[in-house]
Formats: sequence, structure tokens, C-alpha cells
Amino acid sequence: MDDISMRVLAQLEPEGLDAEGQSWQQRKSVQTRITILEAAIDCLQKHGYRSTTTQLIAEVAGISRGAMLHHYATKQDLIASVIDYTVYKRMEVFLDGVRALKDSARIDEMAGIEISWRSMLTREFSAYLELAVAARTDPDLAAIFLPRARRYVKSELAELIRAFPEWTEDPDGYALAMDYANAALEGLVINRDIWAERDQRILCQFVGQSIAMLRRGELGLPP
Amino acid sequence: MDDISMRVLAQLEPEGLDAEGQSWQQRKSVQTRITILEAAIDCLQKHGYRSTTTQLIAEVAGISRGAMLHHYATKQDLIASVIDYTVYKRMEVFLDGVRALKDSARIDEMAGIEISWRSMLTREFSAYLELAVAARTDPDLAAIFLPRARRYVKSELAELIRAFPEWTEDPDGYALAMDYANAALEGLVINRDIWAERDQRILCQFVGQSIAMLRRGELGLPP
DNA sequence: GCAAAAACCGACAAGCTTGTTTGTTATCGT
DNA sequence: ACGATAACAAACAAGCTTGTCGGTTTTTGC
Repeated sequence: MDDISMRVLAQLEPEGLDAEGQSWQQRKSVQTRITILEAAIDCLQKHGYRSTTTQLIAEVAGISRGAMLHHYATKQDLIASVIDYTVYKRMEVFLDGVRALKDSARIDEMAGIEISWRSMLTREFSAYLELAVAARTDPDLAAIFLPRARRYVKSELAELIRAFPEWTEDPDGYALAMDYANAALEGLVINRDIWAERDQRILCQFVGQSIAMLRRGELGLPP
Repeated sequence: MDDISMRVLAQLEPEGLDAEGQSWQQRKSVQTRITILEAAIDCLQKHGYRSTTTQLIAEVAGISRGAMLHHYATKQDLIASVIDYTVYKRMEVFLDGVRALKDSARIDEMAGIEISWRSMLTREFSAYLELAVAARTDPDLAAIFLPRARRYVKSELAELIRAFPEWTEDPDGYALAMDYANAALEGLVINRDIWAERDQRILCQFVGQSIAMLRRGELGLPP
């Protein structure tokens, strides 16, 4: 893992899941928590936030509900951890993908879009998006989600530019490209069941092309 | 209302709400149903699909739950009507907006994007989007939502091109532009609480610009 | 070893949601 | 005018969800 990844991941790494050198109980606890978080991700993806009951999560995780409530006293505690965990894992996947690209593929073919698109098709991002949309109409969820989401966007913007050095000279354009890619692809994800797959591929390519033009300065904005 | 509007709206007009020349009971019934639908829209926007209980809708509508279940025997019946109703009203707003544009504004300044964006900030679209995302994880809702959504996309694509005659020569590009605008703006709507307003405005302009380039053939796709 | 703490389990009360059912008032057709 | 029908109201049962509580097993510190 190189410098770039270290910085980003260090900022976003979830707490309470890194006790690898601790006692037996600590490690057992961490393992159980990860099992719970993975189960929660599955449930969020399949059933959505409001239908993801603590009962269901416990069943999928294969432990009793009482045991789960020992690790996460309330549903909010659990969801807060899910947010951190999914953000961390998605960033991990995204960075791995971008780092694996050759410079030419990344710059000329806008392959970063493809990586971003793929990272949005993961279980983790499905769960994250589910929370994002649910937070818009659930005050309790918004209270724990929005601060984390804003922090995440900030970290992503500030650090990920190291993975795209070709944007260094144009920070505003980079910020726009980042938001733009996220918005377009998230909109695409939402309509995945409605639109034909071919249309989705074309759309994805179009987004990549327009970002390429933005970078080359052929498609800008009035000041 | 001109020809264009007539065609589109005729295809999408909800059933059971057009009994204006009927008996007193009929008109009363229609009025009550509209009251219920408007209440449902408010609830969906504010609380999301899963928290929009029949109890809550009845309270907001100002009638008893029993009375509501007389008009809509089940929650699914009600939601199905909400889908048709919101699609109809959004299309109405959108068409009114586009018709009010001068040709120059529509073609050169891509003002259609601004209209589309504004139509997505309405109560009706918020409710529709809420149903769209909820349908992705709720099989019962998906059963009534997806068929209607696909029909809506088809009607929109087939008929709305009359409002944008400058695209007539390029049906593929038009289809792409349509999907693209919807995806990007819907993604923008979803992140509305997370991103700064200024960034949202810039993003909206960028989407308009890239569509303008697509129309001028300066930004196409490989076959 | 042994007490304390942590991991884990099962059951409970309180509240909410949905659809059904029974009853009341107002309007329609003849 | 009068029976039928529609609009509306209220109460009920069945099921689900959340958080709390007492109890059991396993690990840790001494």
C-alpha cells in the first residue's frame, strides 16, 4: 500500500475494528462486529434501510439479537459503524482500481470513470447509497449520516487528487469533475432497473468523454 | 393547451380523477381522492416511503383512515395512483416550462435543463423519486412501480421530442441526452443535502453545456 | 483456582402498521 | 318517499420492531 492510499485510508478508517494485536476477546469482538457489519450491508442492499430490522441483521449474521445489541447498543450505533465501514471499503476498492491503471488509460481513456462505476456496483456502495437516500427523509438517520457524508466528501476531494495528478493544475475543474462523476453515476445506479443495460453503458461512456473534454479545457464554465 | 401537451398528457393522465361532469357524489369522490393523493405526496416527500403510513396520510388529508380505505382499499392501490398522479403533474410542469421558452433560449442556452432541474425540485417529483428508490428494495412496490416507470420513460421519450424539435434529426443523440439529463440531475437531487448549493449550480450548468455540445455534434460516441 | 468482566442468549413490554369489520350519515335512482 | 348505494367513521386482531432485562457460558487478571 503506497503513500496515497495510506493517507486517505488513515483518515477514513473506522474505529474499533483494528484491534488485531490485542487479546483473544478483543479479536473475537472485532470479528463478530465485522460479521454484523457485513450482514447489515447485505440487508441494506436487499431490503433497504427501513426494512433492515435488527432482528434480520442478527439472523443473517448468524448470532442472537441479544449478542448483537451487546456490541451495538442501538440501531443508530450500528448504522453509524456501517457508514464508516462502507466508505472505507469503497475507497479501498476505488484506490486499488485507479492505482492499477496505466497513466495513458487513466488520462486518455478516462478509465477512472469505469473504475468509479464499478465501485458503485459493489455491495458496500449499494448499502451506502441506501443510507444516503434514506437520510433525506429520516431525521434520526440524517443526524448520524450527514456529518459523516460531508466529512467523507471533503476527504475524498482533498486526498484523491493524488491519484489523479493530471488534474493538479486545475483544482476547480477537478472538484467539478468529481461531483459530476458522482452525480451522474449515482443517478445511473438509481435508474438501473428502469433503463436498458445498453443505454447505461452508452451513458457511462458519455460521462467519461465529457470529463475528458473538461480536462482538456474544451468544455469549461463561464466565471 | 396545445397539441404537444395534449398528446403527452392524454397518454399519462391518471384514471378516475376526470369525472368533472358527473354526479355530486362522483365529484365529491374525485375531490377527496385528490386530497388524499396530495397528502400522500407530502408524506412521501417528508418521511419517505416506508414511514408513510396509511394512518399518517389520512391525518394529513384530514379524513378518517376508514374513509381513505374506502377510496383506496389497500396501500398498493393508493401508491399506484400516486405514481400516475405525480408523473402526470411533473410532465405538466415540464411542458409548461418548455413551451414558455423562446427557441433561442431553448436551443442555444440549453434552458431546458434549467426547467428540468426546477421540475425535479417540486413536491411531486420528490415523491416520485422516493418511490423510485424505494422500489429498488421493495418487491411489492416494484411490482406496481416498475411497469409504470418504464411506460413513463417510453412515453416521455416518444412524445417529448416534439417539444425539442431541434433534435428531430438525431433520435439517438436525443435519447442519450434525455437519459443523461435525468441521471445527472437525479444524482444531483440525491446529494442536495450533502453538497454546497454553489457546486450544484455549477454542476447544473455543466450538464447543460455538455448536452449543447452533444447536439452540435462536438461530443459524440464511437459506434 | 477464582472472582470479575466480557460475550452471548432468550423472553418481555410497549408501541406501531395493516387490513377487516361493523356501524352511521348522506345521496342517488325510481 | 324509500330502498339501495356511496361516503365516512371507529374499533379490533394479528403481526412486527425496538429496547430492556435477567440469565448462561467463556475468557481474563491475579
